Amino acid sequence: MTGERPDPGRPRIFLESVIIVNYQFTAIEKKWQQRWREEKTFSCETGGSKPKFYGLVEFPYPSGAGLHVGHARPYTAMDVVARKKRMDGYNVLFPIGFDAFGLPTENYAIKNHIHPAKVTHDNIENFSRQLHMLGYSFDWDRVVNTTDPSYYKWTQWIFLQMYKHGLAYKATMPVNWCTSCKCVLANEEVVEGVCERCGSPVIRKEKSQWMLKITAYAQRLIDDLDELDFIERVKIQQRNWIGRSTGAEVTFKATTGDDIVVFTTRPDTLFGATYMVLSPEHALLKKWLEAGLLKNAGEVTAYQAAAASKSDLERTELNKEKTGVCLDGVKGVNPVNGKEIPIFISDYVLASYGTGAIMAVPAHDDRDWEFAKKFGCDIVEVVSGGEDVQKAAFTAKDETGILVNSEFLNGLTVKDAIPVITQWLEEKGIGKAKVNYKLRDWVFSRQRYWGEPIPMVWCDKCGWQPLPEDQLPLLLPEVDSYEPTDDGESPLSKMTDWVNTTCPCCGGPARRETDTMPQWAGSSWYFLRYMDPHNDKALASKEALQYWSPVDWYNGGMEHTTLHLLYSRFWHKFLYDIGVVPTKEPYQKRTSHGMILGLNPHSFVNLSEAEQKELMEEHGGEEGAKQFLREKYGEMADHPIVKMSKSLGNVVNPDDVIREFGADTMRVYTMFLGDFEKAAPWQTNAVKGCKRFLDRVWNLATEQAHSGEEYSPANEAAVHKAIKKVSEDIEAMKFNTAIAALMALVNDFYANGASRGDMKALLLLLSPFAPHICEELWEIMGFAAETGSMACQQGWPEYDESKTVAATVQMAVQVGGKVKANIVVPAEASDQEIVDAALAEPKIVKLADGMTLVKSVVVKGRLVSLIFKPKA
RNA sequence: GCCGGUGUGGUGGAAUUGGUAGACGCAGCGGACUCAAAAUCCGCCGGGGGAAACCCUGUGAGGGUUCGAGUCCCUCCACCGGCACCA
Repeated sequence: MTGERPDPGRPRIFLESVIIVNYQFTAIEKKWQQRWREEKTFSCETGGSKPKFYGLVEFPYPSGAGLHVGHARPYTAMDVVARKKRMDGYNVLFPIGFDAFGLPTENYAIKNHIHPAKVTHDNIENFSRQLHMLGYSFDWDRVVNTTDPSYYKWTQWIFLQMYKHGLAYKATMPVNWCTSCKCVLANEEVVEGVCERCGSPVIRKEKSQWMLKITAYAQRLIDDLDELDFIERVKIQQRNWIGRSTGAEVTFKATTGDDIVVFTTRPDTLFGATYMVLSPEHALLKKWLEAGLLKNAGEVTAYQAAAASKSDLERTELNKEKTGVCLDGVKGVNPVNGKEIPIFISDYVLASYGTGAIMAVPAHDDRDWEFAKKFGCDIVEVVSGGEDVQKAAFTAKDETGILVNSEFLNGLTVKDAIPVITQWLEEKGIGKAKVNYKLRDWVFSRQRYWGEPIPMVWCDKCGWQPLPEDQLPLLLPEVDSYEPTDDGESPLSKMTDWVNTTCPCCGGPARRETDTMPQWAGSSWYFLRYMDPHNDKALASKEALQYWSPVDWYNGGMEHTTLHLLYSRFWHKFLYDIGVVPTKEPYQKRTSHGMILGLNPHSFVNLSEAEQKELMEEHGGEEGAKQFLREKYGEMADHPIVKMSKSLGNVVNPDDVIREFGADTMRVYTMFLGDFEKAAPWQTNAVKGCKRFLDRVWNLATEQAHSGEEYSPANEAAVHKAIKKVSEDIEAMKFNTAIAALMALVNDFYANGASRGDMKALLLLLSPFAPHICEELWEIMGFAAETGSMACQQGWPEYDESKTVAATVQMAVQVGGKVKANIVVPAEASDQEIVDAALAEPKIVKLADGMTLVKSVVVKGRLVSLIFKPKA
């Protein structure tokens, strides 16, 4: 093999007398990408005798910035999995598409006066180019695009089914309003009081909105998690977000005769309820104010107004100091003891949770305690076992607390008292057991242009009417301006030709809904469309849904746990209920990748040695240099690893990496840079280590002679071990150690020489990670001609457990738990033989002088531990 | 405050789940090749002691269990992520 090579397209470069041997990755990668594309190597059919595997990655939002390394990590990982599954003999569906509706495109369109559809089209082109350049084995015949009318027809269809089943409804309520996007946001889209997307303040605004009743599925969304193979932190985060709590609803009477229903998780503390609190928005306040029952009406209305004007941010920021007003003229009555107690209004009670009213038990709730101290309310202990309740609330719910001052509950533990009091309340007809969730219904309309039109029509006579299904898709009309309006209406509202229509019910004049759907709509069911993307009769055929469901493995970002992942589980459950899809859950397995971070160029440790030296000289040592950087760049300078950002100039563009090192190197490095599940920094400096590795593979294959179709004796154990390691690591997403094992194998081959059989195994194991170079070498070494197919079409190599161990093994000998010597013994040696060999080792003989062996522990293949004691 | 996670060389990270800590890379140092550089190849590379064989020490801190602890238990510290007045 030395010297001659079959393909003249890969010349050696002669530079004076030195030979530079490098594989020409640009040409090779292009060649194979083209071939995979032309031969449709990775297209799959629905059905067949092979077992199916559906691997899914989150489809990208085609932004103008193009693909970034943050996409490459999960995509490469799932591509490795998909390629291996094919070699394992599965019929693999590994699709890609574009989640293309959304604000950034719309904003870009507004700024540059280009139609969002054009912007979307161009961005998708660019993304597709980049995805091809990385050699991903997507089925390009199944690409979906959420902005395509043939796609969003079905998004609208699902909405109509929800409407028909009472899960979509219009309601006027205070909603989150982003002051910059001029658009409402779902609760999930508000982060720390600001807009998740643009960071602008979010205020409350009364608006009529389409809502989806996700709360109807709250319990099932919790319960069904148990059967799924999701990583634990995803399950925990979803459970916390849904926020189930059990307790009781209790009806208190007001002195006006009105009922005030409160929700409590601690009905056992009812005897300690010494006051009540209503949220400032509570409906009874309006009634009492209008009836003139409140002597301090001015104070009450002023407080209500102040609470209403607060943004979410202010409300959370001000939560340290509690505020409130005591109602003058109306009191509540504690139903268990008939005592009259004061009623306050305070914004620490939320209108949107429970009943918007609470009974306050300051002795056993921190918030109530704090409020009671400030407003001088009574604090009555009803659970003993804590410290003095005048000094702090005692909130333990376990067995440490015993009920006191509570008549028939006295002497019970908290746990035992809850069912007793709940039953008592039910018998008296003043309360009942109740479950509450933090989850709210999903605010589903957006006052923007670039989204799916909501297929609803308003008729003054007939009310809201769904568009007949045969009129779908309801196309997004062309408009002159995509600018959102300041009055909070969608740009579509100005399109009178489009807005004015006839009522599907009575035929009279009617108006279309002008709000559009949120970005999360299209992504809530896209994985179903991949199963049958060109179907115009249904969102997908029954056969396709039956065959491919559920997604076997879905990898995506943690940031979608309480957004897309929860929404799509909800939609899927609904579709299951109406008989459209065959499974209760969309995804069997969910994993999550860590973020790719960047190095902070302003951090001392990331500077070159020369720069460090210079700074240390200028500023008097390391501490001085660090102090200087801190003053110049702020606290950030202390963090060597940070998020990639344009302002720091540490953003890595995949195009650049591919140009300089090739797609295979990019893929290998992306998988090698750290634990897949954890955040890890991109270190441009370290990329060349992976390039070197691939160069070594290339040189090994092309510069050395290989004979023998079997594994060579010197490498056999190493090859079997590597097959085992790489196979297991891919399944467990431990890609970094899989690559480390392949590097070690190549090092072995360099040391021992490699047979053709050895090389064949190496190329197959490496091919999911570095598919282009492996295909090329597969061809060069003649394997393609022998098998008549590509490396990616071969069976995955198998290993023999018994051959993963060498004939002899080295074992450590410990005395008193410390390693004192090493012995080499046959792999199948018995425990006794191992102990004998250890005792025969000269160093151990020396240590054992004058001692008796009292105990020995043998760990096969690892070590033998000996415990001696002095001879008596 | 609550929930989850992490802490290992100069650096990214390994460690068969209780079994020889630092695999595999990057950086660095030394050598070979070269007029030279790059590339490549070989070697060294936690700290301390020793001429060496070796010895001591070492996984955020402190205790414990064990023949044996990065891994398990208790206490504490630091950082990251999520939720946050949810009654």
